[in-house]
Amino acid sequence: MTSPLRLFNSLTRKLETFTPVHPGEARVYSCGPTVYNYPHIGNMRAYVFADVLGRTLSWKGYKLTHVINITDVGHLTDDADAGEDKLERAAKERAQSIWEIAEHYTEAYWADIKALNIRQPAQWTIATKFVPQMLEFAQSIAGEHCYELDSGLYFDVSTVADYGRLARMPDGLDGPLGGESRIDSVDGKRHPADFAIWRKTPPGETRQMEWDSPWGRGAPGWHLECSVMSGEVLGFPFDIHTGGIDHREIHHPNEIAQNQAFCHSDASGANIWMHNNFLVERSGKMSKSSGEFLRLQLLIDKGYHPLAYRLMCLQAHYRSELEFSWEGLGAALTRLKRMVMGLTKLKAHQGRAIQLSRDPRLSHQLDEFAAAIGDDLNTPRSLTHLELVIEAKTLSELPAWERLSLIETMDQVTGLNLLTLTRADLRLRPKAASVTEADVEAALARRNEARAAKDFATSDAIRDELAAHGVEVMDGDPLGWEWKL
RNA sequence: GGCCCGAUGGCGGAGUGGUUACGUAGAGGACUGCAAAUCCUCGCACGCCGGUUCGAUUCCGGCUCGGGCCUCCA
Repeated sequence: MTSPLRLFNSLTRKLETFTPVHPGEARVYSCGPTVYNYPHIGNMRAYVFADVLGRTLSWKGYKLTHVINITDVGHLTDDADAGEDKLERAAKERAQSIWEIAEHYTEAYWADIKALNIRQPAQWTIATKFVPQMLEFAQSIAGEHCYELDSGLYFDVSTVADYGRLARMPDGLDGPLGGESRIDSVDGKRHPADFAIWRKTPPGETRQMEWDSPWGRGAPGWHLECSVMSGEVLGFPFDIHTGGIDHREIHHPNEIAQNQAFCHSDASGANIWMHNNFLVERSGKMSKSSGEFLRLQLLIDKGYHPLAYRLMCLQAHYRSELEFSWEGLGAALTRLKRMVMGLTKLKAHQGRAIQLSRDPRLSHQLDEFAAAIGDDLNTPRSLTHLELVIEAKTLSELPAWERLSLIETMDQVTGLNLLTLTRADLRLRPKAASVTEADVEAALARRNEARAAKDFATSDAIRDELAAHGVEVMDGDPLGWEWKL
């Protein structure tokens, strides 16, 4: 664990050795969900990634302060920086208050976080609880960096150095964003890239979520939230800011511009900006608006353990796109199952921990594991070493407890819960299943009687019947049977 | 229109200037009344065309194809 931690910084597009702002500490801010709908599994990849980052920092011995925000102030639904916001619309459609909507989806998100064994951050920052701080922040930059229009207060991106450098906007304001954009612009904006700091409620309208401000009643612009919450809780500059790769182009450049204005500095506010790539599906981009969208509960309802999804994420590097398919998820579940079975065998021979010497072959696997993780969180590579410790024949003579303790150490990073997970835990009843576990056990008991009597016609008939209900009989397996997925 | 990224075996996915992970699927074997599960063993790939090089999947250029972003999005 002495190997260095190198992370890819989107700002420089290079690998950089992690050097904390405050010695011995790591302060991380992760852009969280907008809670106007259920998160889909693509969304959750970002938090699995942030979790692995956090676990790695803890593992390396840094005192971690991780913050994830909950955006419960709606974002906009249309092109311009005006119009209805998503939360308001969802509330209208479901005839509930906007606060109820936000609470419901926040709870759903937290349930997914828990199911994926994502550690609780030091703080969940709820956007609506930071409105006074947002107003303070906005006032402090308004004079020098903003201008007011009928629709709100806007940030003038030409007032800060190197606007858009995170996104690699080619020529700054003279580039496409400055000239030939497809996007309809709000009338009066000085530059197309200018963005709202405060959105005024249109005259004659009333919204469920609105606050008084020096620029009239309204709501904060969504870029403002993250600048305020990250700075407020972690202090500028903090170490790492994470988010989905889509944020690299607009949201984070805007956040950086605000941070620069607020700090009277050209620095971005965070030393390292990290972006995870998308989970993609062949049929197109995962969308919250197209049909039955893939959320974690759907995987669970189909009988896949949520940690199989976590393993699927870990099998790819966070900066690579990951292709989602049910086959791929099934492959991850099988892999997880075999790991757990291997560990069950080790536990059976665990014995007592006698001494703390570590065999060089095990140390080597740990070094390789740490090197992979230290190499910009290369989880796919790290998994191969974790697996070797579980099942390599060359290590079979080593004491089981020693191997188990090493797995425990490694799993602090991977977070697969390998030491407590059992084979039976991984057998989830699909929602569509037409029989219960008790039914299955009863049928198996009858079948075993028939087998004992060598009445194979009857025993095979029972097996066929179970197969028709999606149950696979496995005589040579301690678990006895499994749901077919 | 602009910017960016990718192309590895059936699928997923690492990595490397020369011996190319790993998972899963598949094949063979063990086990089994049979099957499944499990275990053992084994195939199978680096988009196309040039260039650099003793040697390129890996570096450079071009091409083709695919994707992302430019509007809310992880």
